[in-house]
Amino acid sequence: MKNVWFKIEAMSAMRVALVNDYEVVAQGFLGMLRSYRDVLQVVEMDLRHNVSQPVDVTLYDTFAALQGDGEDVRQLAANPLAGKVVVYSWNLDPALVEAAFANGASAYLSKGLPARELVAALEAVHRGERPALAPERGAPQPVGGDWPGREEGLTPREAEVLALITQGLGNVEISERTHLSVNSVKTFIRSCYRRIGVTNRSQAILWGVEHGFRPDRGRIRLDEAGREPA
Amino acid sequence: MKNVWFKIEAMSAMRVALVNDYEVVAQGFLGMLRSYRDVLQVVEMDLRHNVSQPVDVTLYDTFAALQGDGEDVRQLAANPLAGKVVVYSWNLDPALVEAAFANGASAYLSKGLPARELVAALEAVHRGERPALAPERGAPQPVGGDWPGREEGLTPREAEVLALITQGLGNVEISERTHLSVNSVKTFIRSCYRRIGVTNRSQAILWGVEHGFRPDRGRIRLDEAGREPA
DNA sequence: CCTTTCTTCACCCCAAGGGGTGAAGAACGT
DNA sequence: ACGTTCTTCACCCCTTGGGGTGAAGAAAGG
Repeated sequence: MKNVWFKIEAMSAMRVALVNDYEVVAQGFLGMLRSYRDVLQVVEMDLRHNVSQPVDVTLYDTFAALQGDGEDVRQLAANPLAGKVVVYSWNLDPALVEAAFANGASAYLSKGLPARELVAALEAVHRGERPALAPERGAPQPVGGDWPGREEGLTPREAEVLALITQGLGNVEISERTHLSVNSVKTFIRSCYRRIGVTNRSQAILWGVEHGFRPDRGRIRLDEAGREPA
Repeated sequence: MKNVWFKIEAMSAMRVALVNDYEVVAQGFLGMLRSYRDVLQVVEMDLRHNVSQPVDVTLYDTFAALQGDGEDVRQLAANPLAGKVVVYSWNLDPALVEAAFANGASAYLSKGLPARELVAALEAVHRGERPALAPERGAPQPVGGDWPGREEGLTPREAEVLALITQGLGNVEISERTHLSVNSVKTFIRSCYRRIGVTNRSQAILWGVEHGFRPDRGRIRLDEAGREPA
């Protein structure tokens, strides 16, 4: 019933690429949209690569990555294959949002959106609209999706800070990358270390290396059924 | 001619195991003794494992490992399969040598020994003697052998300190492990960082992870020709 | 409403790390 | 003998990291 409705409304499924350096994040996104394959087809997930085939929308997930104002989004926006570039973040600072638009992004979506609203927003983007940003109060809580360390009990922010530690960034660098105060970064480091049972950075890095916190590399292409080829 | 002489003198080749956590080190040892296969047969190299088959002599290389006074040598000495335990180190501090003997080691050999003298010393050990330690002045320069980072230009000590950094140890811990002053450790860290082009520990750890400085794991058994089975 | 969790931030204080300088001895090569 | 490299150590000074305490707001659940 629902499938039929969407089929009438859309001539063909929108083609989407997801860009983020952590396969867990990419796979989590894929899982979240599993029910929407008739309207939205994730055809590619890029890990440290730019988009390689024509898509309608590229979703750039900022987890442990440069924000919307950085080089990555600029390059995506300049890539004719990438279609509309959407920054997908839980950092909703208006200044950052504006900077992302100035950097070539077509939309900026909160990671707090439930899947249904996310899909609707992506469709609006595809139609050339600029959907609202909601939720707008407080920091969004991720709905669906996945991140490294989730099974070990890390919160999204703890995971992101640990991922950046595992990339070798110092506290001030992480502060700049995430647009958080260095005090906030230290707080996340403290809670993260307690959670994973380490007491210094060296141990944290080694823990991260062994638990999927190193950026992955590669490109995952999906077939029409949303599966990775054998 | 030489082979015949040794064959008359020794009823069969002495069986030797090498214990160290870095495969490069183990392989370097093997290469150094390649010419002495008729008198000395390296039958096993153990990476983070105790000896698994009966050997006459176990050579414990202290590179980035506990010294002769530590738990590893104690366990080897207690292992009936290990035969005579020989500590093979470039740290010739008399107190440490004594402690190694008290810990169950049968001999303590300098890594500065050329291959020929090393083999002769091992034979003496096998016969029940306790060979002299030479060279006795200064720190021995390694003759033959191999260590991680050698191709990148790291000195043996720089490599050892980096290996311990990559294991997550702090400066004071490394100082204790190596029996060096913490000032010496800092000096090696400085020179090492300059050599590999990093400026902080995080980068050093990641460099180490990517360049073979993480302890390896496994056991390599060699056949009579000194080759690893296919 | 209260509790819990997550997020964000400030401030205090101390430990650990890192860059610099200098010194000395041993070994090796010219 | 001199120069170079490796090793070992000391000391100075500053930066970075980490543990603690406290505060506040938002969201979710009972």
